[in-house]
Amino acid sequence: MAKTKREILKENLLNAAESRIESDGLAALRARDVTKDAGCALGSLYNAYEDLDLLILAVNARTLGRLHATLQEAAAARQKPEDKLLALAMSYLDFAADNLTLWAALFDHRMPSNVPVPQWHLDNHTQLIGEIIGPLAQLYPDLDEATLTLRARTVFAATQGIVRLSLEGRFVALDPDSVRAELSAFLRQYLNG
Amino acid sequence: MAKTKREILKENLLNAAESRIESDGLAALRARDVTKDAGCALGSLYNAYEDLDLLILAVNARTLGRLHATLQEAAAARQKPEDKLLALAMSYLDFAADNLTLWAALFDHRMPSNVPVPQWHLDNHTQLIGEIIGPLAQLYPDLDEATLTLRARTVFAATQGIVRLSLEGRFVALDPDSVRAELSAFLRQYLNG
DNA sequence: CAGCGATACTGAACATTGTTCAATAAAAAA
DNA sequence: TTTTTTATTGAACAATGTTCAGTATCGCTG
Repeated sequence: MAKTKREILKENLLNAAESRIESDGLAALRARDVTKDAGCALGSLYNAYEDLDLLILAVNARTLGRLHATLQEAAAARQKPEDKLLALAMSYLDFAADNLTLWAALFDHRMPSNVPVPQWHLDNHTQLIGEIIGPLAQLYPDLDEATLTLRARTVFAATQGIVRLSLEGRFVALDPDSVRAELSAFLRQYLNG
Repeated sequence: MAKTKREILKENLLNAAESRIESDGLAALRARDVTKDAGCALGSLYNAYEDLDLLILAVNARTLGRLHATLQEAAAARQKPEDKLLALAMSYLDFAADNLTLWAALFDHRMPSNVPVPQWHLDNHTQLIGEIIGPLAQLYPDLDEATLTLRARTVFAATQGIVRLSLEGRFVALDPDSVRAELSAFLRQYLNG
């Protein structure tokens, strides 16, 4: 299973971009920096990937993959659906805190207008929401699948909002323990209602 | 109370920028477009405002002001704290839907790294959270002020997450009625817990 | 292995930005 | 009116994503 040179180039660029985003954030990513790090010419980026946006999406796909695996582990380690949901939220928070810039890139990145997000990237997100549907279905056996999907997205969105406002640190800085406590208490109260 | 020429110029630029963001979104805002619309030279923008970011912050401040007034009205029209909180969330959703691009600009805009957000802009956000603290304090009289502030931010963040994921329409498009129903049901269940 | 067509790579050049600043115009002061 | 101060202008600059004609490399065929 030898890799073609093109595949090696794509991987080098992907690693370089990931590394740059990790250390300096998405906003500081430059085509010239990435190609220099990857040891190729500026123009080669456009040989390997359609453009810089698609390279960023590739980084995001990798991040989403790691996140998904982390969440699956967390949920699998619990039995009761409430515990699964809480574990999902907590490990989501931990992942975001431990991978701050890469996680932020997932949501900060915008496609140029009128360019749609590729389907495979949408599917990545659907898989993530899927992790919530399982425990939610156990908790609310009467809900049909469409409602469950909607509900899972809502719960995810609320969690995401809490994690994001905290870690973004744009308006206020917040110590990690408080965030954990708030998120945990918030979800418990919701699941209790 | 005659306005100085400088004040008139600032207002023209502010109106032009607001209008551009409203119709095309923050990402499409260009210094050259704004100055052309405002009827001044490119360089004059940097006479009136420190740079483009500060002009955007001025637009955001205006949007936050309108949002704040809308929320105050909504809360004032209810008696019971639960009703106030629900009304706040619903009118927040409505405002976001009715002012999509201007509302999105509030959260999409980023200061260049290492440049702090001005204090007056932080205060604007604090005022917004303040609207939630009142009803929340009625609902949970035992909580001290620090906890209430934290709690208010958490509730705001959750609401914001739900509204944002829905209206962003990045991963899935969602009809407005479903969003309203989801947000309302979500908060009711939380307040019930 | 030689030759040749296809493919990949290169980096200089281009277009689009935000920002600056020397020159000019306008206003204020003398 | 003359002089000084202030405001405005838009050409020039630097940074950046993207393109593409030229060059090198690769892969196949005889």
